[in-house]
Amino acid sequence: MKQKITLKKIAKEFGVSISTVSKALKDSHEISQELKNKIQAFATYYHYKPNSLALNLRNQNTKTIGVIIPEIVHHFFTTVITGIEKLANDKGYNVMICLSNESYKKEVLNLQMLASGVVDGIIASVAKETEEKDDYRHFNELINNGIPLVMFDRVVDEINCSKVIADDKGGAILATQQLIKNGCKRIALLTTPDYVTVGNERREGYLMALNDHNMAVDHDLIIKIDDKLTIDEQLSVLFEDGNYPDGIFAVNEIYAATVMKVARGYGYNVPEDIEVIGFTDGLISEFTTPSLTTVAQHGRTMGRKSCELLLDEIDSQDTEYQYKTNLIKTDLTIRDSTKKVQLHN
Amino acid sequence: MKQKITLKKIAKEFGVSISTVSKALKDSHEISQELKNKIQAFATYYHYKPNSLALNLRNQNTKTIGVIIPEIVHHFFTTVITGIEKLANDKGYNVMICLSNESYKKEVLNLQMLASGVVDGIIASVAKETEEKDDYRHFNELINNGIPLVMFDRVVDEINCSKVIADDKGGAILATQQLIKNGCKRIALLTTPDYVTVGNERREGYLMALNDHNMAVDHDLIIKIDDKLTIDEQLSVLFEDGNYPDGIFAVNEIYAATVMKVARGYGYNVPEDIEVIGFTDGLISEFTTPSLTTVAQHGRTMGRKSCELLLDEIDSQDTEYQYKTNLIKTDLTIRDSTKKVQLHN
DNA sequence: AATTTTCACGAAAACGTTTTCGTGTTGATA
DNA sequence: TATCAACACGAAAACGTTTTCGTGAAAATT
Repeated sequence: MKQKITLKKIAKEFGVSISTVSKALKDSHEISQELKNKIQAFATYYHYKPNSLALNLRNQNTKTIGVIIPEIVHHFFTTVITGIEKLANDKGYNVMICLSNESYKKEVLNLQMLASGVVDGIIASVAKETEEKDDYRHFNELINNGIPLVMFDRVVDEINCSKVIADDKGGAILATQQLIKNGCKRIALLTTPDYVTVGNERREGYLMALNDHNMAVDHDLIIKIDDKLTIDEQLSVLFEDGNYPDGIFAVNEIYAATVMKVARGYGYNVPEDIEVIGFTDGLISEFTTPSLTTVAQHGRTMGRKSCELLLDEIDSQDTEYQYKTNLIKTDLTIRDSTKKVQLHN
Repeated sequence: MKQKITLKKIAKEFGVSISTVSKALKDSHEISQELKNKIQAFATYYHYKPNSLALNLRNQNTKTIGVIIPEIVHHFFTTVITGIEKLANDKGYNVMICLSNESYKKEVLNLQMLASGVVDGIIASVAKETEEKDDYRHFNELINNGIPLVMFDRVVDEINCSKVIADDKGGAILATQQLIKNGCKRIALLTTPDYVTVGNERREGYLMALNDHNMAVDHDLIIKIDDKLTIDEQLSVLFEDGNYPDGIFAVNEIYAATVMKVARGYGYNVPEDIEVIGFTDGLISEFTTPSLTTVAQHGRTMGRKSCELLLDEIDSQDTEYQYKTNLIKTDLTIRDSTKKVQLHN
């Protein structure tokens, strides 16, 4: 294959030293105009590009930030990435995206790989398996090595770093309140297993909203979905005995869309018989029938903010950096799976 | 901030040379067991990790492949990435993902950045704007610089490199045939502007299938959607005069899902009055009502194959490499937006 | 006692770059 | 004519590794 063109090769070509070539390409005044012209022309012709590795090694920075996400086929994460990418590029940084695939082991590997000098800082959302194991030493090690870290969405309280989280609890309260306001009496919650932190936050919001309105909690109406089993079957229990819920709050889009299908299978109509609200991390909501009312998470904003905090920390090296936690507000996008409220005035 | 630990620092700590430390950490027989033990313990304690930049510079490879995609919020691209990632990781490579955001300029920038030594090879799908400009010099420059390149999905014929494409034409033929088989007489095509190559392939398949069955082409039934305008309005023309199509083939999922909504707005039922087939690049299809029959693209397979070809080329440096083009077959996923065919036997 | 091996380590080059600090040759100045 | 500045370039260090090739001392062999 063609060998890459380097300063050394150009130097040999012109019988001058490497330093001279380097200076000539930077249009240094130390080099005669004549020689500069020749060298520059030559370099342009052969598409000379300084080797990034060498530059990074010398400058001790890579102008690259690493992002670790659990799953890339989740729309929510891709919107976050979009937000990160935009700001990073504007600031002259590149983005390296790694997937943990919800695996603890891959997360550790990715972290080690990124920590070995290839990035100036890392933005991460922790894998489910890691949450389950409750082992975060690899993150602490990162911080001990002086590599700036920002966690987003699925964050870990014990870790001392900047964080960006969606207002999950607030969103859940909004959603539940909306259902209550619309007259729902039996409100179900479709959530994740306990170890998923964001699921917990949302459940708490749900409970708080019920409590605020003096509504009793019916534990039969709280379904913790196990992703390893089929979702449909786990949802069926809600409708089997006829004592069905009249409102459903699902902690994500898939659960919400699925429960609508299941409910329809049992002969119930949305929103007439049952109102449904989901938590957005995708674009399914718009295309279901009826379209889904959801809590919007603003992934792009989260990404932008995460990147902002990270670059802040990178820029403020040597000084002791004060970690920040940022709460991104959530709000309700009303569509057709909830009843329109009557306006009183 | 804490300084990173290096061979030099360890060497100073023990009053030995850098080479000794390097060898000790590699458990070389040249170093006494006693010294090795001490150095290794020290290194482990301080989480020593060899600096990747230095290693890459020395080894003249980075064990990283770059991927350039136009948009990350497209489910199709994320499935491709998943496929690439999987194989790459299995082979000990990391993946660096860059977004062109469909912009020519960003594509050029990304390419230059990746070409400057940070990756061993590149997998790319070209941006729409690039297709529109029809300017591919940046890709050729890459190849001239000896950097292995594989293009997937949106490929460029003129460029001399390995390619992986979905059998777009075949998929379109399958879909159109299915509609014909189900008895549709007026089959509409929802497609993209002409400069989108995959759209062209699919249109050709549509035309071929019609032709094979001696059906005339009605150009009023071919709608080229302009993404800058609202999709709904552009689709309405199909239904306004009452002479509506009884079959619709859409080149992507969004168009298909949207046209079902619009048709329903005009009082038509799917699949009774109108049958619809889309081209998959997402997970919307499962959740629409009715669920969408689609042509499956097998993004993961495309990703895996792209990666395979790239690694092949990387491994076969110096020898003259024979570029390959790989066609990934597409097939029909039957759901509820098409009628069930009667089985004769 | 003289020679050869083994042992345990160091020096230096190489990867590609930038930058500081020489240094030899001009031409101008005192 | 001696001194000095300007000019145009080179040498070398530095970033952090790995690896080849020495090399001095101790141990083993004749």
